[in-house]
Amino acid sequence: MLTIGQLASYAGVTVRTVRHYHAKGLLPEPERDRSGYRRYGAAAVVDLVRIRTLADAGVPLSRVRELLAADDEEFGAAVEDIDRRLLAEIRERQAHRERIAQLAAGDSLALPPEVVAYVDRMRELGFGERLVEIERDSWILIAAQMPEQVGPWMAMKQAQLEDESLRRLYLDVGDLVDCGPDDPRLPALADRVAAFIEAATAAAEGAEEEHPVNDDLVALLDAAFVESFPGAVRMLELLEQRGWTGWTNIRRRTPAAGASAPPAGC
Amino acid sequence: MLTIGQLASYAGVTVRTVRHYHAKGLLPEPERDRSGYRRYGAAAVVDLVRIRTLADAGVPLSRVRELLAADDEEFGAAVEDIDRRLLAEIRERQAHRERIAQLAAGDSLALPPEVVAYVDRMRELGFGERLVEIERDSWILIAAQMPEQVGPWMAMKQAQLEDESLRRLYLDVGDLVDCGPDDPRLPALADRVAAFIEAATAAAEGAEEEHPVNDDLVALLDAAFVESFPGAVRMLELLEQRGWTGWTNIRRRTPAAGASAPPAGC
DNA sequence: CTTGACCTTGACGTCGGGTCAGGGTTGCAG
DNA sequence: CTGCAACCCTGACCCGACGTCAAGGTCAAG
Repeated sequence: MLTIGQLASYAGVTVRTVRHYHAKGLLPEPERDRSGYRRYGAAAVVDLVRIRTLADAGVPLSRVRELLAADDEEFGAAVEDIDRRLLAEIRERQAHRERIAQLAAGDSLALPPEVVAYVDRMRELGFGERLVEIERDSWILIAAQMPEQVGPWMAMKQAQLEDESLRRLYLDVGDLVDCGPDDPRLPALADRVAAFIEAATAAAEGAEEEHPVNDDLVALLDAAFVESFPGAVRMLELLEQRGWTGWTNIRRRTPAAGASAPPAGC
Repeated sequence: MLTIGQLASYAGVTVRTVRHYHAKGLLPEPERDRSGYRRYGAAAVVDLVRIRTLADAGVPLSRVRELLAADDEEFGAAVEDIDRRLLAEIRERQAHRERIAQLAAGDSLALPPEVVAYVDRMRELGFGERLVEIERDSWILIAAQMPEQVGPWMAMKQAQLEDESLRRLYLDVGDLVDCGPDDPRLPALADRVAAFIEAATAAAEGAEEEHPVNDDLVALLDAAFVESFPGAVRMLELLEQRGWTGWTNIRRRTPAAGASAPPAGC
């Protein structure tokens, strides 16, 4: 007669595993000797090896019992089922590998390549690191919410970056990072932003909404803007005085205005 | 300001997940409003998306924190590490798929093809189903303990099965399944077994031990023999009287005997 | 007799959350 | 004003397949 340790060693498992199978009802509890030790016969080794054979093939223990008792047809169906699960798990891991390889290649995390190129270009053009990070975070939010919109929207932003006068405006807006709510530069900056939006709106006259942006996302991006720039609230007030409301998706303050401007910045 | 539900929805996760990340220290606990609700800013959405990006790439949560804070070099090393783990898990699943496909094809479980052929041949030759199952279980034990020995040993057994007189002996030994300890057929059967072993031992004179079988395995197989056949104990006694001891690896009873016989049966 | 290796039961930890239970809060409609 | 639904809170248990103590009893050898 075998002790639990001998049984386990014959089957190449741990003692704990054998007891686990007892608790799960996979392996019947054997007789005990007078001191309470479990005593097994050779048949238990066969049972245990059979269980391990299935378990080693990736069969969940909860299904092992049915498989041990199954006829050929049931067995085949169960095997097919388990194979599907294994295949799904493999594919999941493969997708994980691809994603993590992309992460290792990109700037920070989870950004599509266009965005990486964009923030790199910002650095080249002398935008401050803090500003670049804020911009990047905004694009993380956008990519999480509307990944399919990132491409076209990004193309527009990249073009704007290459426009010299617009770039100077952006660089100055970037100084909002440093300036408090009462900074004397703010009113003039608001004037320039308003003038640009005015022109952009006129140019887009009659055109359809280019980027149908979710209102929730716009609100979130505006909130991010306010959180990141100490002067942002003041800037929004100044724009409000000049007839504009919002930031990410800036619009005329009058409710009658139907046309909307393209997003101004993030 | 966002509630936990809004935050979760922006990041595409459940509320429970956000709280889980708080508990794990991955995401800082935000301020509470006067009724105890958590209130988040837009930055929390960015943090959460970053965490999910890593988690979705298969990074264990326990490593997410270090990766979020890692520089490029550390990040690359960690990614490599995680990729290795993913690859190992994929290979594990692939091995599982192969094994389970083999199981679906074979007789019962986990037997190498030679053994499947052997037990099929036994059925063809008229061995009783009970006996065949006992034989198969014995081979499960052998294959679990010494898989590399199964091939050569099996070849010998298959040859024995095709020897007419030997086959008759086997068939009669198989009747042990039915006969009790006092069955009148037993002494004559013991004589025949002893005669065969005598001849086999003489033929193998001077030859080296063909199959170096683990003593523990022999004991286990003998135990399985005794458990399966009610007349087995008596048979062993009768063989003992005739100068032989054991069954699986039967040997002369005298301790001086150096030569050993090939395994007689299972 | 001691020592160390074995056995017993019981309970907690792993990983990433899902799913109650039991109660308080908010916001909107009637 | 009052429902009511939808949200929020904490705390707790659940899954799988065991690993890992803890605290104590048993066995074989020196």
